[in-house]
Amino acid sequence: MTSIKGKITIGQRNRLQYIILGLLNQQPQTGYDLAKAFENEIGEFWQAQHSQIYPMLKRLEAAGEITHEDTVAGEKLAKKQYTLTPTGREKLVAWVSQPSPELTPNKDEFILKLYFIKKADDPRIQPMLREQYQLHQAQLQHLQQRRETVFADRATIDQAYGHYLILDHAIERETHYVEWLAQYLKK
Amino acid sequence: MTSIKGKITIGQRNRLQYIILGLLNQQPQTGYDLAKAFENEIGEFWQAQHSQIYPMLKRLEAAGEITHEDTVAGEKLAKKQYTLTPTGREKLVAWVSQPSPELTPNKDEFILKLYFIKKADDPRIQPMLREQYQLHQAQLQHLQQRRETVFADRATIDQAYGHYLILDHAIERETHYVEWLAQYLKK
DNA sequence: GTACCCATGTAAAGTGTTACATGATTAC
DNA sequence: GTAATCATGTAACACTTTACATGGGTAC
Repeated sequence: MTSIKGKITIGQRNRLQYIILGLLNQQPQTGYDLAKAFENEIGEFWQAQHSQIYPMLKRLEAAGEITHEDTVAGEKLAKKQYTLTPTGREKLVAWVSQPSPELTPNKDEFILKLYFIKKADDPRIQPMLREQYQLHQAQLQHLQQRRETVFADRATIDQAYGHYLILDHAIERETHYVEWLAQYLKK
Repeated sequence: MTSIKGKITIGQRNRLQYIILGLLNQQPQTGYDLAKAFENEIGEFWQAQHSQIYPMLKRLEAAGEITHEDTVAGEKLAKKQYTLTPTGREKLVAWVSQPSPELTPNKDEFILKLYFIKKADDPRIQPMLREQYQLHQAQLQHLQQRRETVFADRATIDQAYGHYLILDHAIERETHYVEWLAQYLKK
């Protein structure tokens, strides 16, 4: 499965910073909030732990791309609410406007295991397919339910069109993954 | 897009070693050959550079899971042909037989950029979709051509069933990705 | 003879995960 | 009161990429 010109590459280009800028552009947030967003909103397409987020926030602030405001919740729980600066917003816009001419390898351990099984009648194949079927079926249902709740009001689609698109994309992807698995499960 | 139980994880489990064992199980090879395989055979699902492969081969050999034989091509070009030991084969089988109960986040920079565009009529959307359409269309054609050449003889399917499956999977994935893009390109 | 591929390796730097650490708030 | 969640941070380690480095073989 050669890439077109051997140019599949990820990492080493600090995409995390842009994603954080993008999330902060949607609304000022704390590092904790960002960590949640990486679990809930965009976990299908990128992940980052808080241990990666907090240092990055400091870097971005030192670079003048974001600022923070200290707030206190309740008696004395300290929070840092981060906001984009004009510089940060410029950088975000520049990133979004740049072409993305690279295919990303989708690391998939299950698929690789399949690759190493040679014979079509190997008894390990069916249980493996079943396991993945359950996994992806559950994920698909989860995503569908999410779309129903987040976009219950059709009017929100136009206000968060990108969000709608990527949720739709994720649902399509899982749908066809499940279909593909089902196709080979029958046999 | 929450994962089912916040359990999407990759890395830190040294999958590379298993993939190398799997590749060597198919046939004894050099590190150079392995690097090519990561570009051509399984590049859709995993990647590794030679700078990662050579040290890993040493580790695997030190662990007694592979051995090498020095050969010379031509006058004096040194090659190391690596082979699985019984221990290595056991470890490979154990890995393949283990469940793979985790969803992998498919990092996709383009999709993330979309996420940060809020309005459906943003003029950046259409050119972005067009760019991705061309990219994935080309990749799809490449994969289809690959299937035609590798599995021209239908009999090879049963001898390399896993290979057939993952190529089929990659083709399905690209097909639906292209369809998804086309759907939103029309509008 | 030169460009391109074969072949192997190391070094440096960046990215990402897991573990360590601490403390406040809320719901039961 | 206690468990779960909110909130922030650092340290150690593992993984990955890019760059540095060297030399042989083949086709033109």
